[in-house]
Amino acid sequence: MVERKEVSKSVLKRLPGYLTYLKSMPEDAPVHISATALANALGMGEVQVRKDLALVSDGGRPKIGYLRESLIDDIEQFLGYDNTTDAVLVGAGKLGCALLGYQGFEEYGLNILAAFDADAAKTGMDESGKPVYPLEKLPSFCKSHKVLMGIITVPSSHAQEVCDLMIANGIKGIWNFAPTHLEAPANILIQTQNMATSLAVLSMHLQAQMKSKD
Amino acid sequence: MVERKEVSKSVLKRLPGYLTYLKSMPEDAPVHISATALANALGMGEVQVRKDLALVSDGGRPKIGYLRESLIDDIEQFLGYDNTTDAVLVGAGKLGCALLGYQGFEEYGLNILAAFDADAAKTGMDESGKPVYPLEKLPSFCKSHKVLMGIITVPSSHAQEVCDLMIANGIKGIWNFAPTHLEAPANILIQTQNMATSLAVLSMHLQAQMKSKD
DNA sequence: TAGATTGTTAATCGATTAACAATC
DNA sequence: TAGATTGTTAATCGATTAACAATC
Repeated sequence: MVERKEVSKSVLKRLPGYLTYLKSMPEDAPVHISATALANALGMGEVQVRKDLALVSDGGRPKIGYLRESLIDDIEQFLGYDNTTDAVLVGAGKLGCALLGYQGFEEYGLNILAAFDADAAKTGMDESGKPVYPLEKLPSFCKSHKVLMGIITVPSSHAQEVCDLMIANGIKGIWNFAPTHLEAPANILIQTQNMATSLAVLSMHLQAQMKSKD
Repeated sequence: MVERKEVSKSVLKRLPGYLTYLKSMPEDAPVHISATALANALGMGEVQVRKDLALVSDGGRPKIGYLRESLIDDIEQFLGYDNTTDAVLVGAGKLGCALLGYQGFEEYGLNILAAFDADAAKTGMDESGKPVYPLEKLPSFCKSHKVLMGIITVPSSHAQEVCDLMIANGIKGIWNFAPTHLEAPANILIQTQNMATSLAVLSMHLQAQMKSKD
């Protein structure tokens, strides 16, 4: 681990990619890995990877590279995956339940404590074993569990009010799955998981492909 | 609409945001909207918005702005939302089914024709009314329907083989929900919907928040 | 030592922002 | 005309890439 520096968003977005690759390597792979090797494996520039790694770890040794295990630890620590973040989820629809039941989040240090829904019919135990409470319970729950992160999986038409409710109850970061822009004070981070964005990039590529085929 | 220019990925990623905001405006709002107004509403720089809009539309008029309806049309046409893209989905688990049943994709010109799963038990009709076929049927289906886009919602351990299978059957763009790096030829676009990336950004924010509170 | 790899310093590139002229 | 807004041209900024010195 290295002294924490100011790190750009673009670097931050590349780190999880390194991590998943490193973790996916077989047990019997060499214990060391170089920035060069990692770059080649992921189809990236080697200088960029080297610089990114230098930012989160000082375990790199000339001619040898990084000890894989330590590198994984350093990235995880840097990303805060080592200490879990508790979150609440609002909107126990299909997507909400899918997220609620997804085991993989643990790995990222995310722990969804409970879901909330305005529809009383959805209340009770989720199939994954997590509780679904009526929305009215959200304020007391957030406060007593000191929850800092909220996940929004309600329809766009209700996203803003849920967002406001979360903020009013102490939440500082919101992961928004509703395809809409949310208004919030500057100190609150809204991260909209924009499916539309990915789709836009894909659509453009396919259009270009088809055009080049003509 | 305007003559299509080469457009950067960053612009492309902002366009859907404008679109959703414009569409969310009430019926009785003024028929014209200026880049300035749009920028303010979304908390962005007005010059940036103006430049982005100029890229996709030439309907802007000094002192007046853009006709909202036309602007929506122009952005949609630019993003290819006006002609639908057919897609297949592989992996009819929770997330796969959530996507399969999501109505909102229509709006983006995405039409998921069918899902495929290696597990015979999942085969049949999805609750949303879309068919789930055994994975063996994928090749013939892709070819007969000339599908160009594939969606991967299988576990990471099987993502690469599904990816290879899709490419072998003519798919040119892949929307990957498995948290793993996929290897593909340069002319194939892999768009990984990286939840980990969003989480990383959120975690960092929360860490910083907590530290500033000490 | 020689060579592979590291980290660093400088150059390039691209995107954003600022300044301005054009238009209704 | 005056003022708001547009589109464009130039300046700034930040991130990426290239070149190089340091290290084992």
